[in-house]
Amino acid sequence: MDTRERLIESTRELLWERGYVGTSPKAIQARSGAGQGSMYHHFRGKPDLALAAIRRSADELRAGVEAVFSGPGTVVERVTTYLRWERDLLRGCPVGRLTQDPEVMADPDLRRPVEEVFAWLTDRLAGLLAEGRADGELDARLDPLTTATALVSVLQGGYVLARAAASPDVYARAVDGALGLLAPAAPGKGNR
Amino acid sequence: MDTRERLIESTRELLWERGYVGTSPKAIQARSGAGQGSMYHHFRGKPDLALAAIRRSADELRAGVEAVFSGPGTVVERVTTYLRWERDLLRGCPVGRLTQDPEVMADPDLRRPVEEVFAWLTDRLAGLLAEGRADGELDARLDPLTTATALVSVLQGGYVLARAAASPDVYARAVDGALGLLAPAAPGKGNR
DNA sequence: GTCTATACGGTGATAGAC
DNA sequence: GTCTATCACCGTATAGAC
Repeated sequence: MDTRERLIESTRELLWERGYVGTSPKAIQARSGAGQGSMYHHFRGKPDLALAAIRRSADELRAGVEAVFSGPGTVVERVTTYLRWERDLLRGCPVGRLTQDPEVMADPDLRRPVEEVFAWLTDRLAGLLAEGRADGELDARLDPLTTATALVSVLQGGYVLARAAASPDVYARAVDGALGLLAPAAPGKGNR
Repeated sequence: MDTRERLIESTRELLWERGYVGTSPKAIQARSGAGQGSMYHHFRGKPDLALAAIRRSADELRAGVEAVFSGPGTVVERVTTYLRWERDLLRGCPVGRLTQDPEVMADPDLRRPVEEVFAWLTDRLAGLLAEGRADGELDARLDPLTTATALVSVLQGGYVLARAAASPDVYARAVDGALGLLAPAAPGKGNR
């Protein structure tokens, strides 16, 4: 991995752990093993480097979700896989985390990838739910868009509660509760 | 409002807007109108002042929720009021926000009020849902604890999505989706 | 209680040598 | 491409006068 790459990956980790406001160029240099001069050679400054890191995290999130949503299984199965698939629960969501950062939200360039990926995700999930509804798999009374928004929120909020409790179990409970609401009648569908 | 009080209130606002990592003593002094010496007279330092601010925010959250949950109305009505009651959507939750702050989570003293209030909230809501289930108002298959965890998550995650989209409507959609899942058959219950 | 002075390390860069 | 030097300001205090 070359220096530029190490800088981006180190920045991604630090943004995840500490946010933009809590991440200094010095910390990035220390973690990546790059010197001061190297960092400013490859990037114009902290915002420029953060933009590269944020874009990559957003792209990765999108690709991971798309792989699950376009995979095999019924709609409920795919949604279940998506909700249960998240790892690193106590570290939170690398993209959702950025919404709490005042400087990311204040900078249109840094903000855009965050905004776009959540808009895409909600829409993509709504499409999946609409499919399930058309198939008769889901209750016809469910509105795809609002239900999708609620499910993505459960995921993001589950991270918050898991961190508050310092326990991944809380995330699992949030997801179980959501799946119980989504498919109350589903017997033995892995709905623990 | 005396100086000590203004220091606490200013710190609460700044923790809300910028988190602990993003809030400097200097910014607190500027917002509160207190001088350097004043701040260190009333508090031992930034962590001490932050602790007072966090405790107060947690207490306020608890009191507000309790007022709604112990108020009049059916269980679904009270849950609906709670979920729709949140204001300042784009500012996020003053307590939930702190779960994203590495230094708050790393300090047991600062962390405790956050942990406790979410544990209390989830439990309190689970009790309310159990009541609704016993009354026959809610589906008997709903598990109170996991459902309560999911609902609190929708709220916290709704803030995240609303901030990502810079639009309170997204929060409203998340809540509508959750309420649609909770009481799918409820006709004309304000379930827009 | 509040003020000013002082301190030491960190932040976010720029300049120029190698 | 990477290194070291330098910089002006900020972060988080402590000390002591008023």
